[in-house]
Amino acid sequence: VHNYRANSRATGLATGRAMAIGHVIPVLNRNDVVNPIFAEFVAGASQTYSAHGYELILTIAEEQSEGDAYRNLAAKGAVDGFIVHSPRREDFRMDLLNDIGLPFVVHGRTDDPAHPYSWIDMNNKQAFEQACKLLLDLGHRRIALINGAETLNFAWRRRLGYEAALSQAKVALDNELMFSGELTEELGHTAASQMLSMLNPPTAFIASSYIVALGIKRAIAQAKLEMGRDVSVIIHDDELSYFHNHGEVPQFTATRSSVRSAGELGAQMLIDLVGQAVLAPQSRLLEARLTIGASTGPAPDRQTPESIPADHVQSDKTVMDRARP
Amino acid sequence: VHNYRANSRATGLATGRAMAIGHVIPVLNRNDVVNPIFAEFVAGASQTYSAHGYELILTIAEEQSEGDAYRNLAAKGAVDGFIVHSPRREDFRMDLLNDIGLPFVVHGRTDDPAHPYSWIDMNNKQAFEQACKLLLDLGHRRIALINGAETLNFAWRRRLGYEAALSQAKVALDNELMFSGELTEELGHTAASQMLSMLNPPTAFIASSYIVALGIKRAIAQAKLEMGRDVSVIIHDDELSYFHNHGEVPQFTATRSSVRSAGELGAQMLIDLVGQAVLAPQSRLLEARLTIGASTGPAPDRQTPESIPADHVQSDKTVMDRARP
DNA sequence: GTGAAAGCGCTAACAA
DNA sequence: TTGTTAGCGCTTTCAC
Repeated sequence: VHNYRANSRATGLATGRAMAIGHVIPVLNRNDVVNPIFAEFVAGASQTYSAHGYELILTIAEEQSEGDAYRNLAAKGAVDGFIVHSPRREDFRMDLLNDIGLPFVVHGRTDDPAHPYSWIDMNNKQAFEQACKLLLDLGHRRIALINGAETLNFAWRRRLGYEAALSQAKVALDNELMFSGELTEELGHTAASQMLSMLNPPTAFIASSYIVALGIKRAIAQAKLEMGRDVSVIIHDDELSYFHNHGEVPQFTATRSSVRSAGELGAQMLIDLVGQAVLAPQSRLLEARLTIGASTGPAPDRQTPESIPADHVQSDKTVMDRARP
Repeated sequence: VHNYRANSRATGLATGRAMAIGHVIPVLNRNDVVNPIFAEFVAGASQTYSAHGYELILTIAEEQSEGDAYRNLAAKGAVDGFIVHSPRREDFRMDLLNDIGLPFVVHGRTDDPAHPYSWIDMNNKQAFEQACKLLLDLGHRRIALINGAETLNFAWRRRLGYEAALSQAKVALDNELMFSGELTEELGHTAASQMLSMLNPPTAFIASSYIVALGIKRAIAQAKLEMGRDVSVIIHDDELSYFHNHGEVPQFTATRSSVRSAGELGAQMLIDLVGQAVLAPQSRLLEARLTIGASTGPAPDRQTPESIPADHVQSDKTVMDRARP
């Protein structure tokens, strides 16, 4: 028979290796869809696992049972390691997993881990600093931030980048221009509607996800403003784009593919860790590769702001760069 | 020790049960995010599995390796059964899985299976027929359909419902009012923009997903039309809503929670099948429960259309039902 | 090299 | 009921 595969339970018993990796995805809000970023990351990881004979064991856990999910999988010997999703700024799972003793890789980071650990992340702070700086260079002074829940490290770091750029430009922070919450279209719409009706409304938005940006766009349209002439938007995540003078110009390119890459690479990191009997000193990888770039593309009457690395230029539309607040 | 769990590999070897279910999710388009419906279904299934001591093994497979994914998992004895996602109208996996011999449950249906099989589905045809009929009752005659890829059974059935309603109302089909493709915001935006610039544009849209509806809304705003006054939209899937006279009135309620329920129930069906040594005659369940309902809610000057079952009424906003084309 | 045997941690069948 | 034992299908070791 040529379609024979060794029985995975027997192999597992004999070798002590489960040949499986656990992904425990927290569902923070019962009404919320599972974050599409997870799906993309998991898709990348799945590909790597397949190539190495590993399985991906997925558990969707509600907050109160999250710890149990890790403990069960480990105690049953069902997995050889874990990918940790959606790290909070301070995350109980760091201690838990050190306790459990299986190797793990974090997709993202925590603020201040007691012990070193492996992670893969994008440079959220730098990306938002660049995004904000770009808008500042274009003359914007009222720049709104619509961010994810800032108990999560990624959102917190994004805010740090936003604040850093404003502070460098000596623009004061305005609490009324900063929203955070569940990354939904509704958040974008509600927050933007509210801000646009202010006496001194923002002239630009930075959104922490694609879907939030859609909400912002809807609010702008409903406020009978025009994208590009009256308001600029930079969105982040799925489709980093910069809206400009009646045109939409892709500005930041990230994530569909880079999140998938992160999944592939995170899985590879973990497989390497599992391979070493000794749990090696933890590694940190690929920040550079996943950093988000920005550009204005080929501009007829204006140069690409110097703050933006040239090698990140990825614009396929012409910029009409008369968009000023 | 009270935190003891029997080793799953040993148990599996001894019992011949893997205590795991395989979910193979096809990634049809490399650029596409994994369908959020999958995530919701999987979340529901995961919950059921946890309650019964099963694991969920997830594989994201590209088209050419999809068959291998099933075969591998089965040959390795890694799973006791499968959930089949995203069935096409004619789907090679039906034969494949009959061949493999493990029980499976399909989330959705195929057109014409050679053998009976277990599935769980919503009533796509009826839902779209009702949606379309509602618009017809309101006086619309130019009703556009923006649908998923019609090689997939769910999209095909939705189209059948749409066509049935039009045909019943003796409204001729117009090919220029029917689009289908990947369910993205861009599809909604492109298709709607194009249709709204027709000489005889549609006065209402039916969209096959939440994200598509967002694209339609953006196109409408950009065309300087007003939702409810100039154009009506019914969207389907994540957040079935009906847009009306300057207000947004939830009309169809479905899916966030019902897709999750479908996941729970589908998993339960499969666990039951696995439990029976004899592969029982396949069952079909819960069409009714997952059927999408529609209503106009409490209307000040108009009754709920009779075509809409009263027990599906789920409106939490007041309808101002003067919206006519 | 090639082949036989022990054992991984359980379950199930059997004996007492 | 409770205790003992023979496998489940592999890998690994050890003897040849």
